[in-house]
Amino acid sequence: MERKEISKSVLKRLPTYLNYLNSLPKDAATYISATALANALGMGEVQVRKDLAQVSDGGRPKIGYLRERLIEDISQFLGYDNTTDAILVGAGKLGQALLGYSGFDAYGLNILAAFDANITKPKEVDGKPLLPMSDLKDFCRENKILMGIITVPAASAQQVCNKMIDCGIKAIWTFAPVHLDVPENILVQNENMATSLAVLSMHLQAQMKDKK
Amino acid sequence: MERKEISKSVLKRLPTYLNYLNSLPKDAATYISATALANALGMGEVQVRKDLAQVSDGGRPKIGYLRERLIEDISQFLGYDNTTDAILVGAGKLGQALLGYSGFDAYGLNILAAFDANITKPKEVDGKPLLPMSDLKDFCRENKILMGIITVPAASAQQVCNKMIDCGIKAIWTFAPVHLDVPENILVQNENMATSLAVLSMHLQAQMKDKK
DNA sequence: TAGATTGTTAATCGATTAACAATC
DNA sequence: TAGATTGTTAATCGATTAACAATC
Repeated sequence: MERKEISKSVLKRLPTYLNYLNSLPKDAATYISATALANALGMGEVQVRKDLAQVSDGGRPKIGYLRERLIEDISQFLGYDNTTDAILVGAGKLGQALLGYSGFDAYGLNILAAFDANITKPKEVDGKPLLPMSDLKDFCRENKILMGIITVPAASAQQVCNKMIDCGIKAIWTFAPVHLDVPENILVQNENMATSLAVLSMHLQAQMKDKK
Repeated sequence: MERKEISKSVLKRLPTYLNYLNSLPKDAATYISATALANALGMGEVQVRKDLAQVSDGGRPKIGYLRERLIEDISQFLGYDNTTDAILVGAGKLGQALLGYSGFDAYGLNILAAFDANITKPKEVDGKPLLPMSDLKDFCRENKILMGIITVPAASAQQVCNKMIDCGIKAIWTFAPVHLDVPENILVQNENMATSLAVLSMHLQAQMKDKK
């Protein structure tokens, strides 16, 4: 499959497909059609077909896609086949939850270590090192870390972000609900719980109104 | 301000504005313009202006918006002024992290209790009750719970979801990476970490390619 | 062959951006 | 008055959906 430019909206749907495909039992049908996928996920079948066409050319009329081949194609497209090493800063509850979560392997993400401003002596959490901030730079250099995860309070997020960039990090996944200023070549992905809550809140408001 | 229909994309940006406004010090300028907001958040100024126009009519040419009034208007629009009580199912690490997070008040969300299949005797975590699943229905009825948070493994998410709906819950916030089948009047908001990872992964792949 | 499914090309829809008049 | 900012109306852009030809 030749690599094309892909829009962000398509990109965001790909993990959903992949996830569903991976959840199917080993002895499920060998082939799966875009239509079947669409129905299972409650999406438009044309949309799914078009999305799949962008990452795989294994689709055969009347038959569909070879299931395992499709999983492979999407995984490869998303870069899940070669793991990315990451570090995490902020070992509070959320940070530790992420650190201990084993499901990231499936996405090619491997959190090597956590750092925290309140740590002075190296520790271990869930078998992973928890180190003082002063070790950050050396660690990143030595392990050629490109991805950083921020789970510190909003007030210190920008400062941590700057440090990460200084350590050579190129992609930042942040859970702090603030806008981070970064140079152009750095990507910040904000895991914004607030937007989800807004959508939920609006739905409940609308429901209440209907009841009246 | 009269309530208009609002698009989902605008809705999702509102919390960002609100968050920034709230982060300003008490003694900041009394007025703030859409332009200033846009610059601070790295967004288009026309977009911000149009968004604000939909939730507030306090904008004055040459001057901008009264900061406190704008905070009030957005908060009210998003329904953050009257709190929503919620329950959480799945008291693993993530579940406990959410349960103990105090920042949800600002979004009008109050997690009253957590439930878990592995609990037989009532406990307490961070001062909040952790109860067996068998208590779920009564608890929801008694407290008129409309929102549920799912932090169980993917395999049991649909089952938990069904139970929630059975308990009268109308809005579900789920962290399990699976598609949930629900009736039309129920809203499911999937906090999809996988999509964020996909975006990050693509960025790193593109960076690697550029380097070659 | 007939029918289901793919991939492509065109039409629609919605959201963003640009241009401009109104106003303090 | 002059200039900055608002809100609105029109133009552009991108993404989704619909229609259809190709194919196994």
